[in-house]
Amino acid sequence: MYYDFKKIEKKWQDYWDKNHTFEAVTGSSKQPYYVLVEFPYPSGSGLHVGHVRSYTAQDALSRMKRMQGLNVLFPMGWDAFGAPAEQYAIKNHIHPKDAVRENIKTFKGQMKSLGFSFDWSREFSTTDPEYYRWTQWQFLQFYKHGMAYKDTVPVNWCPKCKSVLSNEDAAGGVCERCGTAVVQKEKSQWMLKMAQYSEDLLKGLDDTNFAEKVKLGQINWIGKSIGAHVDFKIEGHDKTFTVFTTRCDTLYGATYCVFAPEHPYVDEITTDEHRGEVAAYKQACTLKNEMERTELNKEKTGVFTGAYAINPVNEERIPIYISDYVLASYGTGSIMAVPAHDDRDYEFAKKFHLPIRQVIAKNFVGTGESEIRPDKPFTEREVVVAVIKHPTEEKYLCVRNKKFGWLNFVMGGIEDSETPSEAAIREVQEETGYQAIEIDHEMEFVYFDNFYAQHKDVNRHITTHTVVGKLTNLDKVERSLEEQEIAEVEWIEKDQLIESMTTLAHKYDAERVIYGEGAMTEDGIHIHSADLDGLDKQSAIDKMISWLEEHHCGSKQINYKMRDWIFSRQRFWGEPIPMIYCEKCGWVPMKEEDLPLLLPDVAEYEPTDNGESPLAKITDWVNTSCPNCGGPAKRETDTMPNWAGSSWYFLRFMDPHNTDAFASMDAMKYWNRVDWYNGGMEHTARHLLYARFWVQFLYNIGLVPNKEMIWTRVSHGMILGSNGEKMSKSKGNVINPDDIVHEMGADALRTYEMFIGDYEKDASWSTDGLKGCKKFLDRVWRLQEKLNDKKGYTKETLTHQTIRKVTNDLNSMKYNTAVSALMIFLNELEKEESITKDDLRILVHLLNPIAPHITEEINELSSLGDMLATSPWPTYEEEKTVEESYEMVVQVNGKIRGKITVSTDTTEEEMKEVAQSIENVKCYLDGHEIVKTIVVPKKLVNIVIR
RNA sequence: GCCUGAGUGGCGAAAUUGGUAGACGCACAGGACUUAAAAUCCUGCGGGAGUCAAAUCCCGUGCCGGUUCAAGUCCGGCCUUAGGCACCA
Repeated sequence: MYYDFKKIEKKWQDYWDKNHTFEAVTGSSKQPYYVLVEFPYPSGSGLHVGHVRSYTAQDALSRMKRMQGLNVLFPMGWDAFGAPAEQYAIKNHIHPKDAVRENIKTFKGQMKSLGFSFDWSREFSTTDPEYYRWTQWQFLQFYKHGMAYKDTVPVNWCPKCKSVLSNEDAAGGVCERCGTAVVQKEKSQWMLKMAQYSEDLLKGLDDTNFAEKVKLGQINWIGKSIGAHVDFKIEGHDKTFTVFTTRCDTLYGATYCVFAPEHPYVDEITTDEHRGEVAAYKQACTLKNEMERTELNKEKTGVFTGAYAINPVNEERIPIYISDYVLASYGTGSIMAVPAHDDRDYEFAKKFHLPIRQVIAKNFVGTGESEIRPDKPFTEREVVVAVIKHPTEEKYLCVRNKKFGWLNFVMGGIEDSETPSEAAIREVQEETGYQAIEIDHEMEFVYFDNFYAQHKDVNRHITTHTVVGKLTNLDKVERSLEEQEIAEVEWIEKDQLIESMTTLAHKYDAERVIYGEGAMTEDGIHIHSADLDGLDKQSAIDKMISWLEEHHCGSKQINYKMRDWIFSRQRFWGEPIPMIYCEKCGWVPMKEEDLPLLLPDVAEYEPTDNGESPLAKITDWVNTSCPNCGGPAKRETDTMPNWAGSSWYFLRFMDPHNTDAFASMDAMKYWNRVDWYNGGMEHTARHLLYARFWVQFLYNIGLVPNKEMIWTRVSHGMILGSNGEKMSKSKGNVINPDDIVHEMGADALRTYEMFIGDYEKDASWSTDGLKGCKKFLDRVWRLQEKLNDKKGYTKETLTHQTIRKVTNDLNSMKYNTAVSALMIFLNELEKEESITKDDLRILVHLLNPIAPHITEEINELSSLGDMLATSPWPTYEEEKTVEESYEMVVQVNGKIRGKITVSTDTTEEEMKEVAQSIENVKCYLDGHEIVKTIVVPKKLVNIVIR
């Protein structure tokens, strides 16, 4: 039984178009449900199979929700401003407007050929003047509420192309187009005060149902950290400077300060002696771009300014350096350096020979046998641990306590008159008999150990110094009898050292020996910190903040990584920023009634020599009059970033043809918010955050009904080439959806992309897999030959189970198992001699959201019932999903020893009995005592024997 | 370095959240139909032992250990891999 899928698909697509089947009605009494997919950038290469995956998923959801009686808004539009269209225009001398029009036509045609149930009556492009009029209008609201300002910020600049580059275009520190090294250049840019919304954007996440990884992505991007500001006086100046730190408790360990090279005080505080060096260093930094400056594993650089800061807690005089490891844009652009407890400061201090002062010590507490016994006395001791290497091999000298079996490094008390090194030599000689000890160094950081000393029957609180050295030869003298009785000497291989050590403290020493000593960044308790001594991290932080506030030299402070939004682009193909510069009045916003400010038609799209937007060359357009005083004035020639139009498009879909407002409050209140938003993971930080910021601002000035307008956000996995790599022309692994639709049909492609695997994970393309899905649809088609005249369901239980499974799966993005459930259903129906119309009707109905054309055709051709698209979604009855019998599993000691089919209403007692009656099970039970029997109702029996 | 995921047959993947591991599909093999091929249909399909065939048994979800009557699933420690962030004080 042959069918022509091309004809069928075209027929139904035309029908839906002609009858406006999927248009949503604002204000309908049905419950509204807003399904959104990220509107695409209509590129020249057409729709990607990746688009098909997410659109089909959302289309299937929309189609099911409609059938469930909801008023579904499932719109589509175009995010058509941006660099690719501009580049294309420069190369081919076509106006981007024309290129975009062509591309949209292609995209729309492709989407229609795939049968997506978009509401095309709401279509728009961000490049439509009727749309960007409102983008401009909203910018004016930002400006009028003090949320937009001009500032000079460093940008990536390609000296050859004479163009400002985005960070993406300047990846790797070279211009993407010509390969020239990119430099930093200061440029005046429009900014939106997004940083001000950091806390609100963080809190707002609680009012969303975003996937956890999406929330985390946003939380990381916002980058909240709680800490303190500390003010330092500068010796010989009236000025103070402030540092931001999350660890003000380590203030006693601050041994120097560092300013970012761009810090405004640098020139002022630099002494004459150091002026040359400082200037040279600053110059060197401006030549570096962001990539070079933030490159990892780069050696620390910096210079001394000659100036000294005064540490407020101890009046200590500490040098001020400048270094590019301190960022001007984060915190206050200056830090206090605590080299003992920060890796970066440690590295810098080592290089510049600055003092390293320990203010936190690790604090080990005994467990088990060495747990502190409250009834025993406490003794304090200063102790040395000697880490001594073998003269020729990679082994370390250890001693094993004969009585308790402990293995540790040589250790012992430090006498009053001794240094730790002297004590180490003495202890090694006494305990091991080895004489030729050469001390290399004492480790920088001491630690505490608290434990019950079993051999002495006291509690100990010891301060441990670790001494590192080696033997120069293995000559030894006889140890005292007493020492011989207590312990024996063992050499332990370096790679077994950590696991061999008995105590945690000695494991820590072993780690430092093997992995190297660096900053002590772990938690511990404070030392050398006056009143903070003995406190843990959090109490010390709290106490220090109180002290700073009391003495007016600091306060608790919260910092965010997120910065203000640079809103200017020196591009032609973007929304013009509706601002006018007047010599007399300064920056003046355009009058709202004069919007939209149209992009002029020009022939030249190249940027100007000094990196201005090409708009700057159009003097007719640039020169205007001041809206304020009427005098001569010039327009802003920068345009808005791509992110602007996409920050509010989902609001416009609620009321797309409104000419009085970007969308009416009534319409927005009706639709309420986006219920289900799908997009790529790559947009979770940028687009989604910009959109939320934009909405929160509009909410704050009373223009939208909710502070968060997006409820659920999910992201799809990518479709990779059949070789598992990202599809790209250069790799030759691109699959064009048009070809597939042509050869196999839209329904087959849709079904395959839903069946391919977990929706949120990447999946590789497989043409064989696609063929399997096509075969499935063919078999559904052939089922029509089996129809009889009976009524009702041939497989009632399975039918109800399948309705339940498909409904639940479509609601939770488990499209692959929904398809699989339908395949199982088909397999069972195929086994029947004949089936009823009701059987087939249910199958095609459940399959319709995924394969809408063929199912609608089967339904019509075989007169199964009303048109599927407008029929109510099938429902199931829970009690009818229950099987009459099931296969009970019998285990003995957790291993399966038998299976038997029993009726569903078998009681637990009966289950036990049946279990024990199975022949194979009996063999295992024979001669054993049954300890207990575990029954999992309607599943299994596990008999535990001894 | 930090934060997320992920690791299951030849392959894409399932597993109602601790209860029959490998559903469903692909590929492959054998068979039916056909002059033949395609299409279609039937059967088999993790590895091993066992048997004419079975029954049955052992091993098996990245690695090592633990909890439990029972672990792909929970806990501890690793390894590999993908993505995001990255000198954020």
